[in-house]
Amino acid sequence: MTKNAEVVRVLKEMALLLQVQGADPFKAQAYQRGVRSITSLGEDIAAIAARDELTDIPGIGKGLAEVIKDYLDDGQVEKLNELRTRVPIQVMELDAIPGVGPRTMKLVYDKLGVTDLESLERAADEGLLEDLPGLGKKTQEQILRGIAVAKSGMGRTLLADGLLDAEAIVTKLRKLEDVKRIDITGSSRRRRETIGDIDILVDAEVSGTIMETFVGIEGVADVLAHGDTKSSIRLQSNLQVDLRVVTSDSYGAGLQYFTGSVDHNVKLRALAQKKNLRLNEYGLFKGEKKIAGDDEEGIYKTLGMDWIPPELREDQGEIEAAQEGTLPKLIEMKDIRGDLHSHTDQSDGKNTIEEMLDAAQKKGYEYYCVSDHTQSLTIANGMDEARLLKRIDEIDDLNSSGRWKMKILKGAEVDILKNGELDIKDEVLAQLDIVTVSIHSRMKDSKEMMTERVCEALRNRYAHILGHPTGRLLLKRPEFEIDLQQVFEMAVENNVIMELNAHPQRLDLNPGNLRIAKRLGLKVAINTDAHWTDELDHMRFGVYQARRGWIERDDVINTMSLKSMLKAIKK
DNA sequence: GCCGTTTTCGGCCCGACTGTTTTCAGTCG
Repeated sequence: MTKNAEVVRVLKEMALLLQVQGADPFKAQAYQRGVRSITSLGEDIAAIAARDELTDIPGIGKGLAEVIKDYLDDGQVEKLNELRTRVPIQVMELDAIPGVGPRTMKLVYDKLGVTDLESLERAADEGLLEDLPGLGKKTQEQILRGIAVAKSGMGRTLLADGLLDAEAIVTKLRKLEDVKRIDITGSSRRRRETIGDIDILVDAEVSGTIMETFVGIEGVADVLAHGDTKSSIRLQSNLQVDLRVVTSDSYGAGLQYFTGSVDHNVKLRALAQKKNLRLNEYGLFKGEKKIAGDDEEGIYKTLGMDWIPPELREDQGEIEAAQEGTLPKLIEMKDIRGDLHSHTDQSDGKNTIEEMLDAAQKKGYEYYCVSDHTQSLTIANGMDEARLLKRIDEIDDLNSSGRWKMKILKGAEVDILKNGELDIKDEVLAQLDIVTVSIHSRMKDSKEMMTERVCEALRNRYAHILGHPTGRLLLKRPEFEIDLQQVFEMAVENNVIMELNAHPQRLDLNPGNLRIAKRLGLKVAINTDAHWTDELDHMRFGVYQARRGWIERDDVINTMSLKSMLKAIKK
């Protein structure tokens, strides 16, 4: 596991404590900027610190680098301890309560001695908040509801789950007469792996009916705001959904603005200012005159750059690239010609091989690889050599049956053992078209052991693809400790392809690592790892993630023709 | 605290909604 999450926590707490103490708001903002920057880093911050390159990270200067180094040294940050001593408030705990910010924290601390969620709840229950200056009965109720939300521990949602809700709401609203255009914006449009809320933008002249429909939609637990241009609801799943309405001539500006990211927008605004322009959600203005805003392209063009795909809008160099005209031509769904990692009921999949092939054929694929687990993964009924040889014969028969137009490839997801050996003999591996090697055990091995284990596996002359390279499960299990830089270099040496596992809970590799892999010249395979037919649909999440990693068609082997692809994986 | 095609000092995105307010503060994105 990287230290990133811990460092983020430290900086976030410092930002909050600074705000509570009424420090220079721009100073607190700088800490928050650092938080966002490290959140979207993708590389282990400890590795960057070891190279002494912390200040190369956007938003990290001398001061924040010191804090990060202090923390990495011994887990202690002198500055943080001082801040905590000055105001002993559990700011992280209170910050999880929607509607409670630094000013409120300070107020209830000064007046009531409230320091944490529990004492705040007690004070609210006793009705002590409504008499405080600036608060009232409604705010007290709102805080109590917020406490309930914080207690339920609802943080972020997988993109795939959030999109399901978002697309359902969009479908419903689209039917309304007043709705001219409607789009999902925010982090969902940028295809972040996980999302904190859903943002939807509507093009309409009048908003009354739209807002009424929205706040009354099925599954609403709470209406947080209900205005003319903005409404906010919380679904029973605890996911918050924001709806904004703008008119046609501002729709592009709204799309741009609400898609974010914050850092991307801040930089665009600064650029606009330098050109004596003003950018907001209604348009790009020169004085009072709107000079762009009905579409996104016009805004970027007027600011002197190419249109930037939403997946890149993280202030990670995309604005500079757009100015120079050097943005990558990102991979698209239509470029995908096959899926190289899938399971059947022979191991832990739910469908038969025929059912999987039928479903894959419907995707229009030119080739499809069946790659069940191998013997040491007993819990998944992994195959031994004998079963694998039988499977090889079976696929030969299926290929010659003529029932499927696509080429069925013989594969396996072979387990990497403790010592880095594979759990299937070379003589059998030699008969497979594609061998994916994966870690499924001993995920708590030390970084050194894990790195050597994987590197050893990559040295095997039959290892073609490294499956889900970090083993993470989003919102559930952190990546295991591994020196990916070393692994990547070993992969280059041995011509091993890196998998981008498209499962919404894996999306492994992450964008930062994809960019590093690309820089080293590694190729990527975007695979669904489907365990039943529906999961073949996950390919789109893999493509989204690839785009976030600046990946182009030619970086991906399963965009190639069968012949080129097989040639590309050859060792 | 960060940052630089007006810069190493002096700026730092800005608008919507709510609630508690008689004109605005706090929160949010």
